[in-house]
Amino acid sequence: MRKRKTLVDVAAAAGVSKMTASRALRGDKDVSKASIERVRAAAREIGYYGNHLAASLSSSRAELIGVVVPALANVVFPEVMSGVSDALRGTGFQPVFGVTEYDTEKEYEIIRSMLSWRPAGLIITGLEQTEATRKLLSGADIPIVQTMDCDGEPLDACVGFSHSKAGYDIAKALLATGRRRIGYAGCNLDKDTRAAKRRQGFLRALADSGVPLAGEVTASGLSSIQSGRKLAEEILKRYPDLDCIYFSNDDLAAGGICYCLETGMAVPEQIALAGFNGLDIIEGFPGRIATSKTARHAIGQAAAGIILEAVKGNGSTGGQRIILEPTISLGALQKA
Amino acid sequence: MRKRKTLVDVAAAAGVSKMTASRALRGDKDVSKASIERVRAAAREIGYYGNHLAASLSSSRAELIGVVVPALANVVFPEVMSGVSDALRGTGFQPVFGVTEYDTEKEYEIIRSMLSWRPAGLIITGLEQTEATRKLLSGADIPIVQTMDCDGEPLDACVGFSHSKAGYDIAKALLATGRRRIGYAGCNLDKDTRAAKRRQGFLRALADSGVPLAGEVTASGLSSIQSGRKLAEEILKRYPDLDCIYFSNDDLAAGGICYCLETGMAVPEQIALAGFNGLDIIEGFPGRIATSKTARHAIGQAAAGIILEAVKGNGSTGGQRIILEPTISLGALQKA
DNA sequence: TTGAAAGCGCTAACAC
DNA sequence: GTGTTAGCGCTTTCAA
Repeated sequence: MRKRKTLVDVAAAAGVSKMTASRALRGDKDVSKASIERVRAAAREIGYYGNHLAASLSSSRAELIGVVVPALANVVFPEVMSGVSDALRGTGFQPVFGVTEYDTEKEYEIIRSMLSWRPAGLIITGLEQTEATRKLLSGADIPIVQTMDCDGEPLDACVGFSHSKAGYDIAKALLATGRRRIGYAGCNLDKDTRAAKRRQGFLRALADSGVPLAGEVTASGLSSIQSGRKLAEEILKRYPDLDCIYFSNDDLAAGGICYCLETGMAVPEQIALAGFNGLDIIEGFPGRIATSKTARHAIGQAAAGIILEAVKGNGSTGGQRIILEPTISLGALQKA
Repeated sequence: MRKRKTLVDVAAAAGVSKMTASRALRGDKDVSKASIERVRAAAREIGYYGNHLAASLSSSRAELIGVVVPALANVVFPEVMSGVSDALRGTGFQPVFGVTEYDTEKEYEIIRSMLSWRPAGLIITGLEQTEATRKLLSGADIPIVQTMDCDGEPLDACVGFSHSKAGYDIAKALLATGRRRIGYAGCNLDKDTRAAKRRQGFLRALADSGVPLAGEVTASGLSSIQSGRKLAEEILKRYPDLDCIYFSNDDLAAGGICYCLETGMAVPEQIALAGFNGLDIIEGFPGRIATSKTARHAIGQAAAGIILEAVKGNGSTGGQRIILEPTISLGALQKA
């Protein structure tokens, strides 16, 4: 096909200089109305759509924002991305994404690769990065927002909540309903540091209350409804007297309730189930599963907002920390 | 912070010219082993990580691949993205994403904005774009893959399957189990053209078999488990004699089964439910919901593969069409 | 095998 | 208000 249109083509078509065309297209002030109109018209006519590469190189700032998540299979992260995408809409910034698969080495490579696009900012998941990654990030000199977690020292800004506290709080809430034979079922705890933090908080609350953990099963690999079923089956076979199970998240809890209902157990009367996140799937079983509702979309929006603000301001996030605490939903558990 | 490292810094540190450094870093042949090692070492030492912006501008091809999806709230699309991300891992290409919210005007703007990053290729969802968008795309002169659908004329390459056929086939399968009082419940049919195509195929199969549609309810807005509950409630109140409901997707079907189980209906003995996609959530109710399992991850992988192939080859996808047909899973329905 | 020169398409900074 | 001059940091081309 014919050569791609450049600013020079627009300028020629509009009968002005390249520079005036550039200014008119970007909405710079100090351009006459007449020029603006002619340039815009010319651009539209010849089907010009700019070259961010050249613009970014020239102005040494790209309107690209990197978003790094551990996985896309867990709906939580697409929801964060969705929040980012919403906040970025209409700003001219474009999100670039990378998936680490909960692997810190991959995370390093992805971040490194993203940085070479000279993004305006980076949104990454969690507070735990390798030393090399932290060095890379702090040398990048762009706003960084760590999301989902605030149990630790952020590199720059962060938006999230304390998973440790979330685990602690739900344990206390479950204890307050009278449950005493409480088990724990979790997945991917070696890699998912946030799930591990919730577990820690959960166990601490039990200990604080003098209630021993009545049983525990864990598995490796990503959480899913199927793994939840399996873990529920396993824990209930090994510890049949449980009156409550805390799952590391809602996917597992959903699998758990399916198993329990199928085997004729009354949920939550006979066995209380609790998960984490407040996913849509929980609404399929209204009131039956306790959970901590997290604000994933809002976290994504807030993270993008911080970057936007920094970019438009002095380039610094000011080390902002936004805490969006989950809200506990006990549903029918509290009456039982 | 100190000025960012450039190729000149690396060259200086390695005692070679900028050009040799560039070649060494990119693994060009015709560079001496000695130079390669010195340059690599120098780069590592000073913490150099390149500038894709400059490289892309200079070589007029960016290692960026645009991925445009209608929504992130529907797990199907993150799964496609996940497939893309997997296929791109280690190739140096980075995915950029955009969300259209099923809005063709937004789609146009997003694609336009993406094109100005001069991506190596574009992966977009579906076959229905506005005339303006199609013009934009065909003028872009890069490989384009349309995903998820193949009912229509692709712009370039496409990876997907016929939704119309998928709807037709599941209807035939349900009819074969003996169901005759079949209802349809759907969401977002005005915007989700693929769901609408499935419905069309479904209705056509019923008509072909001389079985009238026994009832229909629809709603606007994105599908979710909650909307599935509501639709199930509505359709069963209006048409209590149904022996089967086909939902526009699995999210709705999952909401439907929750409603049915809660109200004490036997699934699938009393009422058969069918969805679409084969989501993980269906596994929570093993065998109880019929569905067509779609290969989202594989579709994403294949789409990215086509682009990669085209970029490494002559720049053309050759108008490839990859059909990944869904497989029907009837579970316990077939025995009922 | 290496290097020097010439851009890629745009914008910042300064004239006019 | 508009144009001119220099780059941004790399790669392509061509010469050595």
